[in-house]
Amino acid sequence: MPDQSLGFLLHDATRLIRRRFEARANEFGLTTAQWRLLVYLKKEGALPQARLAELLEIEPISVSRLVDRMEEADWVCRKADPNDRRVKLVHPSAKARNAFENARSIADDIYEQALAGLSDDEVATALNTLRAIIRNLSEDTSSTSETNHE
Amino acid sequence: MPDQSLGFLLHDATRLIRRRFEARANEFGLTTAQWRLLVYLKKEGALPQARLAELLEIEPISVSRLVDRMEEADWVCRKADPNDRRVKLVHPSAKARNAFENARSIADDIYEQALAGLSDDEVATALNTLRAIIRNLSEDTSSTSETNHE
DNA sequence: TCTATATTATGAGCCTGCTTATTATTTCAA
DNA sequence: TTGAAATAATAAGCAGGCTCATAATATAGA
Repeated sequence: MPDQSLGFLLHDATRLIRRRFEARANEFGLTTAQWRLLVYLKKEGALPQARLAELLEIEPISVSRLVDRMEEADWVCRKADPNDRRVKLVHPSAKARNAFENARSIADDIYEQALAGLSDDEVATALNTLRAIIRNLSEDTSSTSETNHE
Repeated sequence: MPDQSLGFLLHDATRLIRRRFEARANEFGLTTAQWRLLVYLKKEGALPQARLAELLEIEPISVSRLVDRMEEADWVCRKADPNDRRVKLVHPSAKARNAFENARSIADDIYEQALAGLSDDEVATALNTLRAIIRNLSEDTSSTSETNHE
């Protein structure tokens, strides 16, 4: 019997979903991290890397190398921002736009599998709880003091 | 507003918990993956790497390199199994046994923070849902209801 | 017995996160 | 105007997942 604590359960569920997605998305070579990034580009159009880091809640350096690989695989391209020469705007490629519906439907399939046998109420409660956890932990890390606000 | 799908929410919650744990456990140098492994050794004593891979639900090669680093940091040591020369038994060190209570209480703190403001019912439902997701996705990838028969 | 197969651990090499540090640019204040 | 601080991207290097491949050992079958 594995440890049943919150952290273990979250970790396991996340890893299993990632595995499934990558097994299926393998056919057109998209990883979950790349898929996550494309979701934002789809929604918002071209974005600076720093903005992607905020949205994905990962560090800018992680975005940098993610975009390196995605550019190499022709999912995106970087273009200079004419208004601020520090900025590189990340644009989705035609290939990315084409793959989008495909990946969306794979993700939906997996969520359906994952949630098989659960009631709408149970699912809604679980999603709300996840949102609450994310809110709780997105706050300032040092609960006792310190300078972390947005 | 970020994507609110199951996969994104699980991913984010998991990453935030890992971040917290690692920030706190930094004082004595334990990562979440290492902590997970120690939990099983605490519960079951010395274990073969293949058994750890099963319990942690990761690949044997991942265990191999996790144990490399943990052995180097004196959390565990490998000992040959006299009954099967292929097997290396992983034993917890005295250092690991000492750190255990400490790490346990850090983990408990973080779970409490994560679940702040949620009712016992909500938490129970969410944990059950996570267990169901893990059950659903732990099944054999092929041979379910799909067109997946080579 | 002897050979084929399965199991245990690991090497090489990839992706995605992280921290810390560096470079280029912009912004702001003196 | 100049110089300091903030911001955008990246480099280096580590941890922890993965796949694919391989060596050593056990086990089962002919």
